[in-house]
Amino acid sequence: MREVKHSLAGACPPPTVSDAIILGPGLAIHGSRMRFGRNEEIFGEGEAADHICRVVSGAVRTSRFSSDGRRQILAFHLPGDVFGIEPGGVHSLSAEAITEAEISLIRRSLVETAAAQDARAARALIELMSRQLTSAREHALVLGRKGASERVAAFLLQLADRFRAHGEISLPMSRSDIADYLALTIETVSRSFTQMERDHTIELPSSRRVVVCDRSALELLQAA
Amino acid sequence: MREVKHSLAGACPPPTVSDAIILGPGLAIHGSRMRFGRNEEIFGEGEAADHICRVVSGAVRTSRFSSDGRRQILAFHLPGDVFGIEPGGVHSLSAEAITEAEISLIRRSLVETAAAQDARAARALIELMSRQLTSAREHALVLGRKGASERVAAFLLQLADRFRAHGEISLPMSRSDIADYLALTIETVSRSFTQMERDHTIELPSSRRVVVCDRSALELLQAA
DNA sequence: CGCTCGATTGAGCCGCGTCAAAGTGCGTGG
DNA sequence: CCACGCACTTTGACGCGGCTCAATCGAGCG
Repeated sequence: MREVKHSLAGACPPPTVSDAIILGPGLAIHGSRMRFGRNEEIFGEGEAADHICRVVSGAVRTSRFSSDGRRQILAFHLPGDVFGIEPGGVHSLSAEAITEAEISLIRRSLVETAAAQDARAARALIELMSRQLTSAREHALVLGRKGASERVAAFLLQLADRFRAHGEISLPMSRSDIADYLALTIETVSRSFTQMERDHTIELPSSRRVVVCDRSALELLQAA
Repeated sequence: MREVKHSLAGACPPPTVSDAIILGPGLAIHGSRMRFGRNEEIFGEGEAADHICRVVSGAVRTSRFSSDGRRQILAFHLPGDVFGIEPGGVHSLSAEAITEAEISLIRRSLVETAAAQDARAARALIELMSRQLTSAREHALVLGRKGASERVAAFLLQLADRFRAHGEISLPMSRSDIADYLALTIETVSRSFTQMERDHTIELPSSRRVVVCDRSALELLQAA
């Protein structure tokens, strides 16, 4: 729909989004690139949010903990995705690297002055948040209204679209991450995978690699 | 935190938010006020979103339908709340009046030009969306990580805070609305209410009126 | 080769959904 | 004013899907 969208939403991991640019057509803000190791925290709930983050390579999860300590993963972020926008200045969720990851960190103050001075930058920010809002709502719909295998199917379809991978998807996240994203247990996720494999809907060359054999079956399953 | 916030987030229904103003400190956009009857559709999924809406009086629900036809209510909107912001121009959810409601409709184009010309307006929009994003995430956490009675407790606390009603809350929505918001059945919602009444946590003078007797018990229950 | 961590598989249980039947409040018309 | 009807709510009995607990399997790595 718009130049920004391509570089932010649809992204293909293997040829890593190599640039550290964030907003608008003419207008680019460079951030400082940082590396994070597996499971390393990028920021935590309650911390000051003076940076906005963009995935350059690798994968990131953002999560919150319920009062009884259970983790809910709210989103996975792949190369090109932006996360950690907090106009209030305090992070309301935490972010960790799932795999070794390169993150470009842009000072919030820079983004804010850019948004204040350039209408296109403000517009880009608004669209970014709008997209996050849409996927948060979709997520709520999945958690509220779908059964276990439907959730897993929805997850796989979503991932297949984001990696524009023909055929094989290599999952950056563990079963535990998937379970905490879909609000299931690892056992249930595992059983759903196995069942789909039995039905020849997917193949599992290894636990982290998924081949979608029958996309329409997945779509049917997702609807349920 | 900011003048806008007070008029948009915390609102007290009885003295209805009588104004049709929307953004910023100096900057106000007037909308045309419209009345909607019980269960009347304000806008539907897929329709063109050329207006942004603000509740003047009454209550509104926004919802989406899962592919198998089950409804998920994403949010309730009370006087002062803004809903229906869609930068993409198409509504990704539908909105209906829960009770007789007055809604002020502001042309999207006006808001967009305001946001393009005035940085404060853009900022206000961004904060509005940020707040919606935060509550969508909170909702996902509740749906993903809480049991039935914990969900109901969370719902009651949330509502008690939004109506700054001392003691009694009068629910604008039916059990069916509550169930579709919390992703439960009406039976389970009803049972949770009854159980809380037995525990002297709440009282139910009528099915639409709730008195919170023991707030800390609710908070404890919510955490679970 | 063996250790460790993640994934899979199985058995049993429990919370919530489903189905069914009263019960309650409110508006309408006699 | 009361009788009736309808929509909503409550309550009960029962079944099932997904969680829990536990054992086994498999892959990466020292």
